Amino acid sequence: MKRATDPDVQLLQAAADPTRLSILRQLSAEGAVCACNFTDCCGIAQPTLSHHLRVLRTAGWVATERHGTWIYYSLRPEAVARFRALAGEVEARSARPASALASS
Amino acid sequence: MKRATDPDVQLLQAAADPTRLSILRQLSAEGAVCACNFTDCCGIAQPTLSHHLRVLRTAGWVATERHGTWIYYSLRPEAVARFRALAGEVEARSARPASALASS
DNA sequence: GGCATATATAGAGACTTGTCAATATCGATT
DNA sequence: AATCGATATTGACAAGTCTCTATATATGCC
Repeated sequence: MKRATDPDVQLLQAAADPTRLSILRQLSAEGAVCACNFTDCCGIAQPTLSHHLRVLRTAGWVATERHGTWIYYSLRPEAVARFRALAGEVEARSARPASALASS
Repeated sequence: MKRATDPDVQLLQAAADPTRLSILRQLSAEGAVCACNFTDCCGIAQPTLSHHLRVLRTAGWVATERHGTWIYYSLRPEAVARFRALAGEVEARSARPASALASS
């Protein structure tokens, strides 16, 4: 898949993986989560988890805060808002029924 | 990237490409679009466009309607609603400030 | 500094994906 | 049936992505 420059696409690409969506959902549910506590997506090796977290960081989905050896991840509100706006954008203008076809 | 079974992930994966997001945006703006009229994403070969359209079909984003030799594509409302719900889900539960950290 | 724990990075392998040229299929017209 | 235009499919290629083992880096404690 091509690396995108559009921030919207970057957000989507980062979320478009089962493991990473699971991470996002856990963050949404719990607020801030220590890297050691990502359990919903477990069954993967630590480096794999670390890699996924990096993808999310790079795309701007998450912010990190280190407490000693522990690193806490949380959702960046700007990213969430952007994602929300994107979905709204696709929805808002697609309110037209597909039967608008008939007039063409 | 791993092939996902979760419908949410499938929607995201299909949208997570610059060309395909452009297509979705055009469909959102115009309702139903003939395959021959996808212009926002042009600069790509016809087979590439066709491939992208297939990805969107397979993921459930679009419905098709043939009129003679022409095929019209439109957004499936169910997909749009699902996408919207997904964004709402991530947002709704992430309303907590990251400063909730302090209590841990 | 040595040691332990947490987590990131490097490298390799298997698999997936975007791209295009060539070709096949579909529907309409003659 | 032949021909044409629209569009899907096939096949090959290059690049990207997920996964894991091994290792490096960061922090804290003694």
